[in-house]
Amino acid sequence: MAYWLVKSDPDSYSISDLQKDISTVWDGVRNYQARNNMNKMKKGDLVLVYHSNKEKAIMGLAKVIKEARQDPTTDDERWTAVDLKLEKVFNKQPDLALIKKTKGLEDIALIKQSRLSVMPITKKEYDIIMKLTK
DNA sequence: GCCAACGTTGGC
DNA sequence: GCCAACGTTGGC
Repeated sequence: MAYWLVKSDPDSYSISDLQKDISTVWDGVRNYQARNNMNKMKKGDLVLVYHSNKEKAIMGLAKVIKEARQDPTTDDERWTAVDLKLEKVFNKQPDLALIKKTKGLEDIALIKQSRLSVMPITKKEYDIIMKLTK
């Protein structure tokens, strides 16, 4: 199983929207690298959900329930979408400042490549992040 | 609200 | 195929 982190601007789609919807189509990705990562997602993979701009924190956890397919919001066949289902909203939501100073997370793509919106997370990094939410 | 970083586009 | 111009993202 693999681990991922997706970013969302809460003004366009937030974790509380996901909480309301229960599951959602993660569409609208228009970046090749992000799309390539999304195409590698497998059913059952765990996905951390990060809010950019406002909270700048990892808000919760979702699970891949449908693997990549044509993005329904465009006819352009270059783009794909996956389906995510909410697993949980964290009580403690580690923010960017905390992530930056946490040992073991200094190489995370979230920091290294601030504009990438779908990125892989190692098991090690995932475990460290999960510890921060407790 | 500003601006740096970075991806994309298009002219040559 | 290079690179300047432009648009967007996202942290501050």
